[in-house]
Amino acid sequence: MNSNFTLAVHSLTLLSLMPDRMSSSDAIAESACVHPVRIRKVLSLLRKNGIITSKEGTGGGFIFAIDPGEVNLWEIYKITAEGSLQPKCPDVNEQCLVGANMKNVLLSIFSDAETHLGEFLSKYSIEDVVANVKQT
Amino acid sequence: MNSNFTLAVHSLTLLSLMPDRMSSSDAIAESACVHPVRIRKVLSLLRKNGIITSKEGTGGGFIFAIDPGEVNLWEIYKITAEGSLQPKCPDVNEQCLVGANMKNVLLSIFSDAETHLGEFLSKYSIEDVVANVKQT
DNA sequence: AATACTGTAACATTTAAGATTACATTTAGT
DNA sequence: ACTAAATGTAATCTTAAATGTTACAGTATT
Repeated sequence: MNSNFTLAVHSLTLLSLMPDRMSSSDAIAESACVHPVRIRKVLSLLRKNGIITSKEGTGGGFIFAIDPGEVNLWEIYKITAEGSLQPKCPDVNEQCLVGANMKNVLLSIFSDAETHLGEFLSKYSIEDVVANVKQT
Repeated sequence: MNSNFTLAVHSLTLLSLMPDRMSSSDAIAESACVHPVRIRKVLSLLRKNGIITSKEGTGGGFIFAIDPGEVNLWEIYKITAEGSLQPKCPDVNEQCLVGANMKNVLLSIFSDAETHLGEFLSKYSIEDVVANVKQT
């Protein structure tokens, strides 16, 4: 899985610790040690999905649009990393019985597996993550 | 996930269709459309884990060491792709409460998730995959 | 001895991820 | 109205990971 998921969770965790003011991509980027543009890209996805809002201009930034307890890790996974459980199936020799069908068989199995993963990740909200981070 | 898992399953499926003679890396590579050296590398892992045996020299190649009904997808996943569910956690600013603990929190959650994935993938043997491939 | 394989290391190439630059746009403050 | 501080996004560059290729030593079969 690429790091967009981690970046999204990291950013949301920071935002939930700053519930009453906007955080800039620069500030978030500094905590996550990545380029601010990447933060803006990832948070742009979250914004389009209604999880956060953003404001341009002086004093602008990002802030939660809903209760952090209402957002779970599965939603974030779907937005930032869907399909990354799926194994890569390179092109194969279609002449061959195995080649011709392997992709479909694995796709079907891992599609089910991702559904299970979803049930598991749905149990963790951003609030839970915040609690865990604080507790350590 | 990289394609080693898919290549391993592909190869084992071919081998289970050829239970009474050895298959060469060249033959498998042709079906999977990859370089024979890659097949040898992946199958080398399976050999070290006792799933197949190999023989060098004329007439050599690869063959199942055990019953294809005894090998499940989780074992193959562990050998070829373990940890690939884990989201990437780039280095972070340790000065920051969130940065310092995010990695551990996510690691713990996804470690559990991988256990669940294991239970799911354990239900599918290579024999099941072969049956599915044939059926299509 | 010749041929056909595996095993593995070294190197080259390609692809994907991520960083950086650039700039248009928006907003707030003076 | 002007300036400064922010997002939005496209384009490009760089780096890292995946994959392909070559090379060759070792082994078994004929």
